[in-house]
Amino acid sequence: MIIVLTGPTGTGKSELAIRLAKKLDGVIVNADAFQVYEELSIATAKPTPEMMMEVPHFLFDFVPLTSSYSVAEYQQDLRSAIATVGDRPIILAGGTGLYIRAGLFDYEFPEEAEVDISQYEAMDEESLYQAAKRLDEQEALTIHPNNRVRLLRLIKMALSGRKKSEIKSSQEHKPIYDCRFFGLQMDRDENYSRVDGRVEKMFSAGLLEEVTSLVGKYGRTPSAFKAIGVKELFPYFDGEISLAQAKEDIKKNTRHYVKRQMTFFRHQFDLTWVEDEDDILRCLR
RNA sequence: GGCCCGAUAGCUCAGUUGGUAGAGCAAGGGACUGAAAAUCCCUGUGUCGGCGGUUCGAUUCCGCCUUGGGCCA
Repeated sequence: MIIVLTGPTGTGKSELAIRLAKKLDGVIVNADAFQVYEELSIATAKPTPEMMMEVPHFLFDFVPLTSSYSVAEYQQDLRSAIATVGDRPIILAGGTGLYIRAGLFDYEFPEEAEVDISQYEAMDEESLYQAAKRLDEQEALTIHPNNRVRLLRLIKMALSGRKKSEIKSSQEHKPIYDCRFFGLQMDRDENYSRVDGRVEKMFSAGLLEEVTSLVGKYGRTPSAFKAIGVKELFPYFDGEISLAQAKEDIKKNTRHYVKRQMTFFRHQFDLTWVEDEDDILRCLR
């Protein structure tokens, strides 16, 4: 059985997952898009090595920082991990809703052909949208014309030979595993003030030193550096804003993220909202 | 004590030649199938500091008051 434990950032999922895993003799599998990377630890609020020793943790801290990783690879990795774990209860803990859905539901990511989409990337909004409609109208109509990222994705898939709309319509949009979905609930104001506190803690734990050192090693290009807590420091490094401002930006972007996560959870999952591990245990009985 | 400049949305401010007002940010809502901590969309009623006066009508003009800042004594 897979127990999904999600919820907005800063609510204490990692700690709760450990307590729950101990009570169930289960293991923890990561469902966070950034905690998969090596080295970036303070910025992603990764569980500490001590925490990871308490119960088995999977899919944390294993992707080289400079690689690009995506939901398709995560789906494979998660499914392998599930197979490896066998019969022990799995607590799938993390806040990346898309990764949870793609891993557990019948999403399909076919092998990609090598296609050059640079001519599409150069298009203005209107031409890009029209081009997308020509290639896969059904899917294009579900995307806002300004959303270039998703339009380009649609185009790439259509040119690779599998229209996204075709893939979607062949799916049942249901989990392929025995799953229970839980969301860690918290009052929005309290969530926000915990986020503020967590950002302060990250700084006193050495966030600035961590990021400075990693940027020294790898430059600024790794896509993992889009992480909140990293990207906001770049303008500070360039002397454009103060450190205090960068810190405020991190808090603000984290709040925005919490809000987006909540929208996703509310509409993309049928979650049971809980406040602690005992609520979950009660639901499982 | 005198003079000058402010007081408008949670914040910073714009504006109304008199017909009760709008930007950015914040905040809220939403979309989401290979960047997802990403990308994108939608949402602006607020005693226009207070009390009077002029006016058909005042946030706008006038007076007084309160309050913040500056300058002069």
